Amino acid sequence: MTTARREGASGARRSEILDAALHVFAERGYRGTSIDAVAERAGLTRQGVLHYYPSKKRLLVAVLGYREELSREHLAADHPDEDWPNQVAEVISHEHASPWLAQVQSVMMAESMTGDVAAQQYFHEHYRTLQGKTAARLAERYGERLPSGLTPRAAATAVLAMLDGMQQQWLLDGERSDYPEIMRDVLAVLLGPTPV
Amino acid sequence: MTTARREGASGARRSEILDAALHVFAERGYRGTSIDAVAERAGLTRQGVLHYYPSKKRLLVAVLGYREELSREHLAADHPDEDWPNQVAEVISHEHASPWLAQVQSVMMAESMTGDVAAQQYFHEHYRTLQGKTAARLAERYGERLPSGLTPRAAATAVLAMLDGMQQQWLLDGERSDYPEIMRDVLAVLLGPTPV
DNA sequence: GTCTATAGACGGATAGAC
DNA sequence: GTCTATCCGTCTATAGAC
Repeated sequence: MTTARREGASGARRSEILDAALHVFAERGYRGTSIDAVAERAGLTRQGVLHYYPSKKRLLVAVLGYREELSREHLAADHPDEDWPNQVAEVISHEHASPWLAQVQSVMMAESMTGDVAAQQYFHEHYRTLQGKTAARLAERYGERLPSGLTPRAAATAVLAMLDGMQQQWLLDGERSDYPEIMRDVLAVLLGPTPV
Repeated sequence: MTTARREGASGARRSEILDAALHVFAERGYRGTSIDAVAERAGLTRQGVLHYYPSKKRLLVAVLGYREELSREHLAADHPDEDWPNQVAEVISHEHASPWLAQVQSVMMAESMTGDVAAQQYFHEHYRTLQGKTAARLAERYGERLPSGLTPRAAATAVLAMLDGMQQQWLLDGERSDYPEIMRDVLAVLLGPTPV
């Protein structure tokens, strides 16, 4: 919201830097990333980067926002919820198609536990919001119990956990390709029998 | 299997070092951990540690094995599978009770994606094995379809993904305490209606 | 077996020229 | 706005004394 657009040229540079940083963070993690590496990929020097983002930490939070912007809420969006399973399965496919997005998420989230409070807080809020939205959508659609008997809150928690877990495992084992399909099947069971 | 017991005294030192390293890795991640920090916690100097584990990488793989040993297969073990949901829920509770185990797992796994091949391979095999065992147990119990209609393989994948995801989210949001319960409920749905 | 001392490398951040 | 040069800190790993 804040970092994207300002002065015409300056904004473009910022985007270049963020894009470079996103890739490098995904490949090497936060601690493993040197500003030099980001700078090189963006086509300038360390000081060039530090001009726009005066510290590595600032750069990190900017990248997290940038990632979220790119990955624009495939979930909990305003679609008709008839085929919610398919939508969620598509999220998985989409993130796997551009692994940087999934990887930077996994890596930064895990690293946030061992590091700065800034990133930690970002993820904390991120999940609270996402979970709240998802549960609300389910409640709106089904009331306080899904056909399967689960509460919307429990189902939302479970689905989001499964999403994260699958993405992580998929990153580890690129050979398997059946994750979206599994996700679809499991979701169908989790929601419960749909009356025709 | 290999690293635990050797000479009486030396083995004890090794365990002390591994125990210290487990905690420090959990708190700071691999890259964030200095051998000095491990040494201090174990009550000797950097060179003392390097005497037993001649490099940081060697120490890492030893710690991963140690962790696995501690967390001894709560899952896919040889219990009666009647109350499998409860068992899995208990895994979550157990790991949350000693957060180092869960945290070192999450953190090292994510970091393995950005770093060394050694850790990456460890996790790759770890999950293949775990998933195989779990699917085999389900197949043995239910045949090629669970009562819910899912295949054992799909169910195993989903459950393990959910386990990881929940542990990670729980680490992020220590306030919530309903994860084991959710896990139990969701598993009941995933397995399917149990005939009385 | 554990220590001190040191080599050798790298990363973050600042100052100041252009 | 982007560069060069530099300071200071930290890290892994080795060599050698006790």
